[in-house]
Amino acid sequence: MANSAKTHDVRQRAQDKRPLDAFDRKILGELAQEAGLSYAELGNRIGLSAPAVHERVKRLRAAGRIRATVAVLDGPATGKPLLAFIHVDTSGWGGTQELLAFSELPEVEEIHSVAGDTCMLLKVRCASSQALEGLLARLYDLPGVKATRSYVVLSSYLERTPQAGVSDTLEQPSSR
Amino acid sequence: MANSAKTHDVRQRAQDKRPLDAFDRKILGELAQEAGLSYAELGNRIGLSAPAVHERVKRLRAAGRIRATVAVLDGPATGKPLLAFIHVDTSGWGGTQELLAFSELPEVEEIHSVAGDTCMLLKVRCASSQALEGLLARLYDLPGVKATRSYVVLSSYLERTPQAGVSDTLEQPSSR
DNA sequence: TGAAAGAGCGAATATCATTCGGAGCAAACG
DNA sequence: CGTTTGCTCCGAATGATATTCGCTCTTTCA
Repeated sequence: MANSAKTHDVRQRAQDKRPLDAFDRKILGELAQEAGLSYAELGNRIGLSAPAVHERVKRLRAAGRIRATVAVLDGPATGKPLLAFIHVDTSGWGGTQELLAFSELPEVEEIHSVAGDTCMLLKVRCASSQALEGLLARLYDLPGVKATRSYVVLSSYLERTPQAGVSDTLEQPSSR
Repeated sequence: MANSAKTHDVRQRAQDKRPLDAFDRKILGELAQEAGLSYAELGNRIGLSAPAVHERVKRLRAAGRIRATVAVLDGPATGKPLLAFIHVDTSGWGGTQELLAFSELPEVEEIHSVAGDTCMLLKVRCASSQALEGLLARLYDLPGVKATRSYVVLSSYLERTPQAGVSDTLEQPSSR
């Protein structure tokens, strides 16, 4: 009963759908900060009724704009006080795919391939410097891994998930 | 009526409290993956009753082990398809504190000070390469910013919040 | 050995999510 | 220019779930 539109069923995919109106942005902004708000509360923060908000949230979910709602754990308080970024240089293209196996480790939070003077970039959080050393050792076990550079985080001033807002002033040519 | 323990009120701070038993780890593991589970469901996944789980979650929250529960937004689907890491080199110590003002920008997701061949490390997500350029321009406006190196993410293979688990095998000396 | 604190459970209650029917509104259509 | 269609909102009703309460069991410490 949901997909009642039989006008061709063009399958409007997440990206090319409606471009997010002001209400949606406000909803995303609030939920990115604090999911677990009641729909009623969320409703009168942005000026809508509870069912309306519920409908929109359900849509945002289905469209993939909200990927998940998760509990954000504290690294130190859960036994992993050491945060680090690791740049991995590989010779040729080998080793790139083998790196994905590291997704299994709970210490590894991010794996990106990047453009720049390095190939892959990892974000890891581990229990101790010994654990970090062990992780690096495993990295060098991979074929094709030529070098790594580690950036150990001394202090995190800001750490959050993607935000809803967009600064339009950044698109301006230049203010100087 | 909550803080009824008047035995010195030693203020057991988040870190030095009880060291997380197996139930707590399982709870954190599930919630880091999917908050918004019902306590009943969460309960029989880990083998506890709903009120017991509720009690524990409340405690984990209060202890700061769960920092927040948030909706994870999709970058591209919310208008910011370009992810990048920026290394910032500053001359002297200046510019380090001024960088914190960038927390205001919704494009900036992380700001760390790191040990290594650079000073500060930013994770940013923006709408376009023009927006990234504008952001870099603002960085160079800061006094003391000497150089930046940007690593534009081509593909993200893994991106998640801190996980509950700890690999004990990493602490071993070396398997080779 | 006994008292006290802590943590679990089942049942009861309060809160909230979710559904339903109807109304307002805009764009497409005759 | 009027009508139709589709969309999204709202208020009320329903069902599910969070939260509380009283009790029991186990452990700890005197």
